[in-house]
Amino acid sequence: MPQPSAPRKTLGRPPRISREEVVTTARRIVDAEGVDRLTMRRLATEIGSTPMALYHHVRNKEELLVLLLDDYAARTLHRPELPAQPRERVVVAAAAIHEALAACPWIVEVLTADDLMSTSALWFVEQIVDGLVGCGLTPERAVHGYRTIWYYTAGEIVVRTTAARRRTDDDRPTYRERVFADLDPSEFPRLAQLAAHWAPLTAENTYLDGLRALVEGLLAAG
Amino acid sequence: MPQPSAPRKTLGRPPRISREEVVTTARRIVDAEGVDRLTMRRLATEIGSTPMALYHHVRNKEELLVLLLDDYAARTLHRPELPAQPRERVVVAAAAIHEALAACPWIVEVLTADDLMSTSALWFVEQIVDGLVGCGLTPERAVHGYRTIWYYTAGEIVVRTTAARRRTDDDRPTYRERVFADLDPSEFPRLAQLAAHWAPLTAENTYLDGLRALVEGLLAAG
DNA sequence: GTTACTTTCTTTACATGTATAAAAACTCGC
DNA sequence: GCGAGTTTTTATACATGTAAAGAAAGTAAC
Repeated sequence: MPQPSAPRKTLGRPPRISREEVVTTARRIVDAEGVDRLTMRRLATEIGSTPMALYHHVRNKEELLVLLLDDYAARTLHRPELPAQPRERVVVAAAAIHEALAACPWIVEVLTADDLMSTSALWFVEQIVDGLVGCGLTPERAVHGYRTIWYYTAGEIVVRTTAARRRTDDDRPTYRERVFADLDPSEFPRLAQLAAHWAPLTAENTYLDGLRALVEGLLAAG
Repeated sequence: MPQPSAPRKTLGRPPRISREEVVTTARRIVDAEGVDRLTMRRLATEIGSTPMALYHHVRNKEELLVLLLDDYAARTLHRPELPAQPRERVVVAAAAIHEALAACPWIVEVLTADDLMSTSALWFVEQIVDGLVGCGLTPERAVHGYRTIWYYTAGEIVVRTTAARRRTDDDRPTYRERVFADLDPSEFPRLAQLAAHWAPLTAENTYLDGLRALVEGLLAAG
């Protein structure tokens, strides 16, 4: 019995703000002015409270960002039609996650979280693991395969977006450019040969090709 | 002629500290007390200068960390004997980079740099690209292949080390644990089935397996 | 009511990276 | 030697995340 005798109000000082309000307001700020403008003070005044009050609803700023990512995923990560063939299901599910995350580059600092374990992403994880099992992998290998895909996906996004960020707030020659500039062709023939093409080549988006290769390799090994 | 007539001393106020001194001192601090203890103020006093003076030798703290990584790579990333077979050469070269970086987890914030373009890593990049070409890929596909490998490698390290870091400075139940706790087995049968094994499975180090799968897939595609 | 206890909120304070402006220390042309 | 120009160093200041302490606002037992 859910104790109807004791309506038992909550103890302690009643909260004036809620975790949800914190997240919602944070989202508004980020949507309107970008993640750089999201500071704890700004958020607090926007919400009509004090910075430290937020810390009763959110462990720290990083957790707030994780919650924002969750919120974002819940709103935009809709379950697509997946192919029946398990192998293609894996590819399409992974690509869907990648696409959603790539469109939302401010989460880079969060992306490095353990797995992508937002509740809304769970379905995709299930599809990937199940697809791998459907291709003949043992469940254990399927989990490993999922993680390998996740490493690749997270790495691609993190590397690409921080590279892009660096390029915007700084137009001095890249470290890479300097390295390529004084390259000894006799010691590094391939790199010297490719030097001129390196930048355009790395600018290409080859996530999907890499993903297909990775999945193919995972299945061949299993 | 290197103008011997004009010994041409450098203009302006002579520097009291050098970039090299900055990096060396920073390295000493990091080695002795960890990267968390490396602050610009601490570094300045250690060096007998002021915080802002450092900024004439280093663009900002991030660049300092990149330089530290370079320095680290130059000291520890020795060129191993590589197999003659190009495909194994790729695997061994990538694994060598991974091993060196994984042993030095504080560089995570730097790792997200564009490519791994430390001068000392160049040789490995050359080996990987050349190995892929040796397996029959076009130079363009080899570059893409290298980048795919790099995404996977960087992602693995970043995800793993930040997960580990999070675990040390916090022993509350993980987000993941909570997610797995209330998992609907009818909606997510695979994940529910694997829930108990998830943590040990993800704790396993499967970098090399994933790498081999990835290389195999890249070659099959090319 | 009064006291004890609990939770939330506020105040104050600190460490950190770094922007900005000014001072200091030098060379060069005269 | 002197002013102009250049580079490095210093002083000061600010924004940010968040720790620590305690005040505020409620419930429960008496």
